[in-house]
Amino acid sequence: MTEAKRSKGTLTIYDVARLAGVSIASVSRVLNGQGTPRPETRERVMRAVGELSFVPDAAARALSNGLKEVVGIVFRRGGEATFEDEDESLLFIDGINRGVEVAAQRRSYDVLVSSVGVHDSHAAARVAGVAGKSDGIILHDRMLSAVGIARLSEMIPVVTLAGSPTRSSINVGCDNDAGMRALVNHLTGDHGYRHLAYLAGHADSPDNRARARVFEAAATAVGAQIQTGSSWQGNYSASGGAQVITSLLAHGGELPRAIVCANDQTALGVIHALARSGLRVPGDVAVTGFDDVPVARHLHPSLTTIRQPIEQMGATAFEVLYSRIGGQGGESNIVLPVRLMLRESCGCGPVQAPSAASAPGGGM
Amino acid sequence: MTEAKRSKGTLTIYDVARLAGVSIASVSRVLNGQGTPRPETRERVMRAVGELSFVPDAAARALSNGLKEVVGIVFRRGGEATFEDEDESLLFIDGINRGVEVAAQRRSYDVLVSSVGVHDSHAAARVAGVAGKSDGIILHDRMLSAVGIARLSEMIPVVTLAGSPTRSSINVGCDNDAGMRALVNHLTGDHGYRHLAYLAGHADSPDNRARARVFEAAATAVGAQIQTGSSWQGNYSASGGAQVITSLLAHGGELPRAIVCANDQTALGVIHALARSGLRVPGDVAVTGFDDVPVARHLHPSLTTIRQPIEQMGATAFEVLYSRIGGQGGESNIVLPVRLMLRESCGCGPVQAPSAASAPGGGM
DNA sequence: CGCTTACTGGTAAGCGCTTACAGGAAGGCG
DNA sequence: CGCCTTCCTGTAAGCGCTTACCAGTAAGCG
Repeated sequence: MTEAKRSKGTLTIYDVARLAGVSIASVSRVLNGQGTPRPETRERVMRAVGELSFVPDAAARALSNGLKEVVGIVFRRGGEATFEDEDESLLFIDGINRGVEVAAQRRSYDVLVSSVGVHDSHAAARVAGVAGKSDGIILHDRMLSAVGIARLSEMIPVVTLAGSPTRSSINVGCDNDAGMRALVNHLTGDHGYRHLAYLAGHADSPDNRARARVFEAAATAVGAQIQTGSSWQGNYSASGGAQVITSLLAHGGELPRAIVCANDQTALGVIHALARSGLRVPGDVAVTGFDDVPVARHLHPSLTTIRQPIEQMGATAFEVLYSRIGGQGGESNIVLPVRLMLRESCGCGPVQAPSAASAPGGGM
Repeated sequence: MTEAKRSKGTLTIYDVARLAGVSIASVSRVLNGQGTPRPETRERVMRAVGELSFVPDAAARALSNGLKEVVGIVFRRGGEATFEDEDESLLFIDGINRGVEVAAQRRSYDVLVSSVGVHDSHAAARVAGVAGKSDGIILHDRMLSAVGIARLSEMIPVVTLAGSPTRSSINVGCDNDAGMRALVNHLTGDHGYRHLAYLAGHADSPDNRARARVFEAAATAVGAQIQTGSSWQGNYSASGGAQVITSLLAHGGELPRAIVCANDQTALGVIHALARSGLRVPGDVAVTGFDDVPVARHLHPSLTTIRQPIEQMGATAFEVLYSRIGGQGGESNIVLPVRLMLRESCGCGPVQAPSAASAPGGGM
């Protein structure tokens, strides 16, 4: 280890100072825009820096001023092997991460990304490792238990996504209530469906719980029948959704007129399973999703869903984390607005998608 | 800044040592598994660490032993606005990044991710910033000029993806030659197409140049006619591919029997543009891609393409970087094998895709 | 022309951790 | 029973950078 460092001719601020003929303090000041160096001093330092292509060591800087300018972000990935099945959930997560990253750049922060295998029990250790390397940390859904989050957030600012705020951590989520309510009202009101079901996501996901709750409330409020119970338990994945439908059909159950899925990926599996059984969507059964991942509009039929402002959620997560790192308080539960995207799978006529839908990129 | 640190009751190794009643050296040794501490000592330290939920500061550690255990990875993202059109290229990049990340985890490294806007002229500065925070850096295609890479790699180990190695940097790429050769042979041999064109990617991309070169060589070797020239210049994007076709048709040019695209995304645009003009694929024109991004198999028609081992490229990039960080030399140009994926768009009958193609996740 | 004021630049003290080195305790052997 | 190993632990010296504090110099003023 040590030899690795030595072998590189580690360039330090001393080298720059010597070459420029000034003290290390001056070099540091020029580099950080502190104080008011004489123009000539600044000039000489800059030249020396350029000549050596000196890049200050971030570790030393961090140690010295207590700021790493790094935020960590941790999420769960599916099993190693199932890349195909992961497409969608990754898109969602990567979209958020991109939002974080872009926002971070504006503050000259960088993003340390770490994932945890779906069955990896070392989640807490991994999170701790990332925490040690960052000034603050963003946790995707279902990364840590509430107490785990609470403990962590005593050491370092924490923002959760699609979770719930604790006393010391902040949460950023989307307006599940409004979205689900609008969706159910559309299905029951505009289409007149009287018989619905909610195909759930992970039982321990706060997003899922919120959606389930509002679904029930909204549907019963207008007197629609709903199917519930463990046979409608999915897991946010396409295969989970397909499995529910398959087993339901196998047991001769009667399907509702509309199936509201916990997320787009589930809807994808459901549509696939229905097609395999010769059922038409939306003719026989209407299906809806949640998230509006990019492919949703390219499916056949195109998917009616709730659009979450994916990148903006990431950007917001970073911003609240940033101000928390800066020592400021603020709102601890941030809810971003969603938008009902009406497409074909609910029974609406062919597409009035937003303008961008005709872009070449959509040509599948 | 300083107050931010102070405000948190920054927990140090001294606190742990005091609570455990040992010296900081012992704490450090226990935490890093150095030396042979007495079982009782280890025990007390561990208990203290647990009680305080102490997490050592990575910056201090890095400064002290010259190892940050972080690798940087930098890529270009498209403009802020065009999220839709980006899907595919992001999938490709994110796939590689995921590979890097998973491999990194096995060595308890983390990954610092940074993107640069497509027209951002501060690319070099951004890369330098990341470099200061990492032990080594991975650059995606077209991030830095050859001299930029050369200069950077004197300061820190560098691995490029789909580029070309310099004296001091390593490159990881895929076997463009074998892939393109197999593809052209299939089109000319198995299908008997005599008239082909290559729709290029970015002119300055080494991958693109390699593919173009082999395409020409392989096609002329079997006596096929090829169309070339600036009218076949795309830019790796769907819209770029669509534009080429549109303008070609507008100028009344005659299309070749088969169009070999520089990547899948381009092929996607091409298929779309052809469809808009009432031309059938593969009936009138065969179209092929390169990369095998996940959606390729879900297009209509499904896309014949060359599969790159996406995640494995990322993992390999990390591994070579890692051993370089450890001071070891090694191969400087690593070429990973590719595989020809025959699907419908080249004229092959409906799908003999690999087994996984029937998984529910594929149900679009 | 001497003194105050205003700056600029240098010196040195850490930031939290690792590790070389040395001191001390315990065990083995003559 | 004393001396030499052998282990374990503690002390202290940095790692490269920031910054408080102070000294030195130039400019401003009476």
